[in-house]
Amino acid sequence: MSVRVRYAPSPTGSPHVGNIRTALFNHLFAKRHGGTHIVRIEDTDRARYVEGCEEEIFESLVYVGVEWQEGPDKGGDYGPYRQSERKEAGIYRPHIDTLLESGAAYWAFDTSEELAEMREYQQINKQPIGYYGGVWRDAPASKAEEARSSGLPGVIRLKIPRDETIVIDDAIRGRVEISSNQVDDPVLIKADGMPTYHFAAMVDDHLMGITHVFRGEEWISSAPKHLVLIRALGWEPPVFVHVPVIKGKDGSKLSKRHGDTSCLDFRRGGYLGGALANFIALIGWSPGGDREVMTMDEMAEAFDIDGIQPSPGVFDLDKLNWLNGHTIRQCDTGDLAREVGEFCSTQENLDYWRAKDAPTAQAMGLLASTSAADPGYVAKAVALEQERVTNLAEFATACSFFFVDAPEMDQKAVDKWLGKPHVAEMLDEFAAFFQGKESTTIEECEGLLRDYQAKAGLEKLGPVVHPVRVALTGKTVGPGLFELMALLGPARIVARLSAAKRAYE
RNA sequence: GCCCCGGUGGAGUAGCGGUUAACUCGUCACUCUUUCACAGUGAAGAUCGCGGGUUCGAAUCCCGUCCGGGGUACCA
Repeated sequence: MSVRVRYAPSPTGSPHVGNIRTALFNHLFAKRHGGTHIVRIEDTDRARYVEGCEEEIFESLVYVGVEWQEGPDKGGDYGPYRQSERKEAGIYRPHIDTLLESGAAYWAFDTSEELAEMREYQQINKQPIGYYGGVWRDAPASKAEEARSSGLPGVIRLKIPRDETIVIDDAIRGRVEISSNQVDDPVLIKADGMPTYHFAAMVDDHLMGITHVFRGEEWISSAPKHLVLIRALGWEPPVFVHVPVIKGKDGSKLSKRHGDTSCLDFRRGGYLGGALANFIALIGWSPGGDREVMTMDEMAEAFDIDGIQPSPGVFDLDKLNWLNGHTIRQCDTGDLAREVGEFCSTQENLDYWRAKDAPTAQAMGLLASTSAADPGYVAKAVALEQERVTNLAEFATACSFFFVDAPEMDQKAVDKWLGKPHVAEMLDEFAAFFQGKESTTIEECEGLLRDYQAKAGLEKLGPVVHPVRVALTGKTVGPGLFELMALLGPARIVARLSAAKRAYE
């Protein structure tokens, strides 16, 4: 039988990286086995539904490179792929009927107050908390019928058997046993008529022919409910793969407090989708041995459930930064320049940075407008920074001195280098050299400065290089000086050299 | 409270009965160099949560214990 897996997000918020990692595992697994990956939207909770969220889900998937073959956007033979639509289509009804008929499920009409009271009682009496029956579990059918016809709002619950050991065969952890007395009767159909996750997901997984269910570890304790349900319907359970959670630095579940966690925020932040995917896959999964840096295809080829760890991992931004920088360095320079230009001109990214770090947003705007006017110039600037940048947004700040008329001067750098006795004269000499020239080359610039060094009898190149760098870029760090000068060109060199001299006097 | 899962240097992982416990990130140093970065070399950092077993031999198997996380909703 061919592998069919599914990523089944709930549109209740922009998917975060842990969530997308589950999608990634699904994709990797499907690809590895030549199977099918389907996306199903689990929108059964109308109260928590977030408008526009579905688009963000798909955008996130595309961003990290997760592919799927069936879904609400692509169709397929097992649709519809939104649970709300499946409910409308009456897909769940026959199954709830068979459950009701066989007595595996029952109507319950407890009010929320009664339920709260019950939990409170259980709490103080140190009993397991949950719905273990009440009056409805074993009430005669006539009583439930009566309540229904009187118009009472009710739910349908699954009747969990007593005194049984339920065995979950988790693909990562192995055999997990839970006493059925520990599991309470879950609601299958809510009072509003919508199915709950417990019911809808199991029915859909079966109907869609899902063979392996990858889901978060937090589901492991409700797996017994799912098994009882599947059994009551006379179906074969899929293979359950409960993947470990991703934690923040402090050990708690990754959340907003830990900074960016939404997948799309990483895109806005300037991280390459491929790098994020690679990094995220490595939290909890390893191909074995020392392999780490991989493309999506390489990961798919190496992917294996045995390589998934049972223990949770911490999201380490430092390592993501390294990996992102590493993949930036591997990029074809032309492609990269195009990507940086596009990144900096995307409104969404600009908005993100405006809120996070305004100067960066400003630099991005500058890069974008320069790129529109002179893409070649920007591409060369990007190439010069490729080795020293860790994310796309950083190109903007690192390159900004190329694009402004007068770079912002770092006062400390100015004080350190422009005040030296020989500097004013030296800068004058260089300015005079470039005056009126059309263009220059790396070799010419290098020759000029080295000649000066020899002529002045300086032991090191530093005293000539550093002041020039500060005068030209305003900073003490950056690409090779000669490369940078060649790109800047004579006109800009002359203007900056004289401006720097003036500014210091 | 009850139940479940987990625990290898600061982080991610490899190793799954015999290794000087390996690799990557991070940290520090050195090399390269006009700076920063990149790259390269090296160092510090783990008695494999702890305590008992089993075994000639345990990170690896068993039990207990502690700590961490998760679940305990008409949320997923």
